Amino acid sequence: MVRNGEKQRRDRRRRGVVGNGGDAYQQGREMQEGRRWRKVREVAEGQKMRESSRTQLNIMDVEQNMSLEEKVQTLESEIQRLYKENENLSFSLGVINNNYRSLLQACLQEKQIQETSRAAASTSPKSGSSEEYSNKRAQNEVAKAKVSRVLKRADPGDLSLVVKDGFHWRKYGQKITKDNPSPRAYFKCSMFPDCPVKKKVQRSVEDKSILVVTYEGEHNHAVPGAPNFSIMVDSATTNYLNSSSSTVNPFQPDTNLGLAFPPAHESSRRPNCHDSMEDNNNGIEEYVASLTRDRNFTAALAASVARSLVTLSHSTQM
DNA sequence: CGGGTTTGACCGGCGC
DNA sequence: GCGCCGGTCAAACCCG
Repeated sequence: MVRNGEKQRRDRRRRGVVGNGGDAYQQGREMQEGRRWRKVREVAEGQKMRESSRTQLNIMDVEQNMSLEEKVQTLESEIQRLYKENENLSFSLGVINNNYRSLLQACLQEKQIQETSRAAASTSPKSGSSEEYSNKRAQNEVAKAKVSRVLKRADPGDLSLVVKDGFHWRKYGQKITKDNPSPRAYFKCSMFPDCPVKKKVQRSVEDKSILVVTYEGEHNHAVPGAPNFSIMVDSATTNYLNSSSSTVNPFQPDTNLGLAFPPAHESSRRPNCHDSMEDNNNGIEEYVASLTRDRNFTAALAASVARSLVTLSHSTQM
C-alpha cells in the first residue's frame, strides 16, 4: 500500500511528541512488598531461634557421651546426610512446583475459555459467528494473561534500554510514545528462531532511573545457563532472581510457598535493586538449606503439598 | 561477514 | 472517512 505525502509528513511530524502520564503502580508494589518482607523476616527469625536452641542441646548430649573423634565423624556424616536431604528436597520441590503450575495454568485457561464462550452465547445468541467471536475473545484474554511487567533499576546516566535478563534479544524498533518523553524500545527473543516472546522497555515517567520492562508471551525454550532447579521455579521467583526489584503478574499462580526470600542474616534490611544476582542466589540457597534442616518445615511442606493436591483434585472434579 | 542496532516508512486499530 | 497512535518492517549502518 502506498501512502500519500501528507500522511508521511504527519508521521515525521509526530516523532518526538511529548506528553504527561502517571504511574501509581510503583508505590503500590512497594507497600505490598514491605508487608511481605516483614512477615518473612518474622518467620525466619523465629526459625533461627528454634534451630539455635536445638543445636545447643545436641552439643551437650554429644559432649557427655562421645569422644572427640567420634563427635567429628558423627557430625560429618550428619552434614552429608543433610546435604543429600537438602538436594532431594530442592529437587522434589521444583518438580512439584512445575507440575502444579502447569496443571493450574491448564485449568485456568480452560475455565476462561468456557466462561467467555458462555458469556458471548448469552449476550449475542442470534449472531451467526458468535462461536468464532467468543473463541477469538478467549484467545485474546489468554494472550493478555501472559503479559507481565517488571521494574528494573538502571543507571540514570546510562541512556541505553538494554536489560540483562539471561535471554538474547534483538531490537526491532524504537518509538516515542504520547504518555512518556522517554523512547520505548521493542525487542524480540533471538535465542530461538520461533520463540514468540517480545518485550518492551521504557523508562518510568516518574523515575528515570527505573526501567519498565513489559514481557509478552512465553519462551518455548529453557533459560540459558541456568541450573535445572532454577528452570523449574515459577516465573515470579525467576523475576525476583533476575531483577531483585518489583515485579507483577496477576495471572501467575503463587506456588512458591513463600520461600523465595532472603536468609535471616540479611533480613534486617530489604534487598534493594543494586543487589547482585549472585547475592540473591547464594542467599536463597542458604535459606532453602536452613529450611530443609528444620523437620517442622519438612512436615509443614508435606502438609501444604497434600492440601494443594486435595484442592486441585476438588477443582478439577467440578 | 554475520549478527545486532538505528531509524524512516508503513500498517492497522480505534475514536470521533 | 479522517486523524491519531502504537506496533512492526526493512534498508542502511555498525561492530567484532
